[in-house]
Amino acid sequence: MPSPGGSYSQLRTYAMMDPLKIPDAIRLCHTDTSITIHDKWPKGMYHALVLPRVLPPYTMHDLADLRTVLALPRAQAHALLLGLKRDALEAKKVIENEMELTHSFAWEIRMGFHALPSVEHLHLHLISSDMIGEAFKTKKHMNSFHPKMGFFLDIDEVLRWFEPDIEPSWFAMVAALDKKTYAPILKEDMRCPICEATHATVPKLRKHLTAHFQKMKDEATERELAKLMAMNYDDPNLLQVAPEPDEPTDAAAEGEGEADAAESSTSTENGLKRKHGEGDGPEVIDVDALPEPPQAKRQQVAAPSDS
DNA sequence: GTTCTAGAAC
DNA sequence: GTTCTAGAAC
Repeated sequence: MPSPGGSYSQLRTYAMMDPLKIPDAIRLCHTDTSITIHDKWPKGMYHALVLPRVLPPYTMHDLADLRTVLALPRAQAHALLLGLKRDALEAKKVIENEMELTHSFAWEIRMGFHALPSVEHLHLHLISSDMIGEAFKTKKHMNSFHPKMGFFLDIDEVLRWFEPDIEPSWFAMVAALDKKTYAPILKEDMRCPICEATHATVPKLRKHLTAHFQKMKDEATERELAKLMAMNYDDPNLLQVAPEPDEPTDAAAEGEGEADAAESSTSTENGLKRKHGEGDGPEVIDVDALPEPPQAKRQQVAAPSDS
C-alpha cells in the first residue's frame, strides 16, 4: 500500500527496483538480497543505508521497519537481519577504502537501526563515528545516532535478542519498539558521542566534534609515521622523536573557553614505544635526516585564539 | 525526512 | 543585533 500521498517512499522504491537501474551516484553496492545507497542527508562524513530488497518470502509490508520485521516468524526475522549484517560488512569495506583514499586513514563506522524511523522501509544505517556530516543540524539528529542513548540500536544488539538465553517476554518487550519509550530520548540534552561532554547548541557540538576528528586524524598520522620509522630503522631511541603534544590540538577548533575535547587527550598514549619490531637495527641515526613529524601542520591549526 | 520562521537566548 | 532552536507546514 502506498504511503500517504499516494506514492511509495523513496527507500521502498529503491528496494523494489533492479539495483543496476539505480544511478551510480546513489548506489554504493548491492547483493542478491540487499542494496546499499548513500544517505541523501548524511549525518556523518560517511553515511549509507542498507535496504533489504523486496523478495520472497518477504513482502513489502513485512519490510516496513524494524518493528514489522521483528513481528515475523522468528527464523525469518533472524535470517533477514543476519543477511543485512553480512551485506553491511561488505559495504563497510567499501566505505573504509574510500576513507583511506580520501583521508589516508579509516575510522569507526557504526551499524544500526533507529528505534523509531521516520521513513518507511527497513534501513540499516552505516555511519562514520565523526558525526560531522553536512546534514547534521539538530539535536534530534544527534540523539538519534548517539551510541549510548538507546535510540540507535546497534545491529549486534538487535541480533542478541535472538540468542537462546533471551526470555520470550524480554523479546516481546524490546520488539514492540514503543514510541513512549524512545521518543523522549530525542529531547534529551545533547552529549558528545565520543566523550559524553554535554553541549547546549548544535554549532558548539559541531565545533567540538570537528576538533575530535582533527585529533583522531593527527594521531593516525603519527601512528603511520612511527610505523614507517620502525620499519626503516628499528631503533628504539628514534621512536621517541615524535613528541607527545603538550598542547591539545582541539584548542584550535574550540574557540572561546568552552569545555572542550581536551579531556579525551589522555588517550594520546598511542603505543609509540611499543611499536618497534624485533631484531637488531643499525645503531644511531641522524635525527635531522628523518622525515618531519606532522608538527608544522599541527601548529598551523593550533593558532592561538585567546580572545 | 526538510524548510521556514517567530521569538527565545545570548 | 545576532544566533539558534523548536514547532508548524509540507
